Amino acid sequence: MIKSLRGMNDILSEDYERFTYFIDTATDVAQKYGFHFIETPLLEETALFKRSVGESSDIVGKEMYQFIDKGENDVCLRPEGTAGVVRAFIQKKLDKAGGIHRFFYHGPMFRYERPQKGRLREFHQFGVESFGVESVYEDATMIMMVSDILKRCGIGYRLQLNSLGDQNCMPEYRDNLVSFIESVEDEICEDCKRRKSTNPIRVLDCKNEKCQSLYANAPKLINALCDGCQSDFDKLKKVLDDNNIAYEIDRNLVRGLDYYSKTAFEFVSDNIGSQSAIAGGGRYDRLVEFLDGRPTPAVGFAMGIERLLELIEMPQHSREGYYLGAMDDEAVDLIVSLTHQKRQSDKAVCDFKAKNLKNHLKGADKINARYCCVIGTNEMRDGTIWVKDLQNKTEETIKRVDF
RNA sequence: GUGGGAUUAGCUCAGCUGGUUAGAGCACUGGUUUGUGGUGCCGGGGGUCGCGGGUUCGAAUCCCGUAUCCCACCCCA
Repeated sequence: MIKSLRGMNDILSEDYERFTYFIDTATDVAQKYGFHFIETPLLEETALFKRSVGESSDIVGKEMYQFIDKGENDVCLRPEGTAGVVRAFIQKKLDKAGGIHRFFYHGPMFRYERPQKGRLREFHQFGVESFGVESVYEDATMIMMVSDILKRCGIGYRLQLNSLGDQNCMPEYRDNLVSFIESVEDEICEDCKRRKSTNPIRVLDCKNEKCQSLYANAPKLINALCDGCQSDFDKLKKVLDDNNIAYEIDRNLVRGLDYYSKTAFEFVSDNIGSQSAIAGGGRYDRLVEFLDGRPTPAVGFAMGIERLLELIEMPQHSREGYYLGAMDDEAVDLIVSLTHQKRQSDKAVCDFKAKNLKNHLKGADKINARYCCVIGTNEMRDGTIWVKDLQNKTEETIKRVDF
């Protein structure tokens, strides 16, 4: 038997219902916020991700499905959504057009990782990107949108918030931190030694106790933010407070993608295991410029759909549509025709085998139909059809021409 | 990528220290004194015990390899 590739799933039945319910709900919320749908290719030039997500990140460094295509192009399956949207934004010259452009998207992403619950090699994200708005109100709006989507789906969460600083304060802080790490390098764990060069801020949330005690005296980002970053961060907190969105400050929250600056946030769930991040995002004011566009402030987020699936509270669906069945073989043709006719306006399913009434009622109940409609010898003779409303438990025999 | 656990019917699992035709519940399907369901009763189909080797008279059971899933790390959505 040929099986799907490792870490790649089929989505069907109940999962598919949940999946589409989430997309529909999130789409509705995004549209209420004034965002427009954008679809970008699954396959992009590898350089796009190297330049945006960053070569030092794990995503680009070791998780990309990368290959040379028949035209000798170095391409890869997209590992995340932002880079493609930014590329499209620039390619369509919207950076030069100016103004505000707000997009949402959803689709598959690919990362060559070791699979685990909530971590697939092909997974799906719903994401949003906003271009041209510098105001921190837009950052707050992103968070409100995630909050609204999760609320509509009945999903509880914790929101973690941080500011990563901008090009005025982050490089200096980073340098200070690296020199601090070098001063204690002999005593820290192997992971931290590696992090020093890949993502130095990560050392601060190392789980090793010895490392933690050494880092007690490390420079703190909270003290290093420049005035602009600090006041934006304070403003963001106030807006969230005003709108009753609870958050916790996590000074160690670092996004693994290189393009983020200033606001960084992550929504986590305590109910889905160790892969607990259900949404993450932040501001990336420099990315458009990095990809050869005119400097444009931007902010966005992405949600991991598979991780949300089991958390979604689905609305109860009530009985719907018609079930038709015959009690005599002679009535089957009639049932098929009536079903075809009924389908022009309603959901209708029929059974091709003649059965007794009890079995038809069972069949109608099994597919959660609202009406069970049966033709037996009496109805055949009289030109009628027996119809029972399975919800109200009422029944009547009506003329077939009125059915 | 590192370490650990699991893998038996469509699903959830039982099967003790190797011993005759591998079980249960649910699901599916047929019937139910021949017109009333979701909640009765009786029956039926369905498993080369993940795959490949090995040990043994004999392996679902022990050993090795391999694949996949799960857990932790890592990372992230």
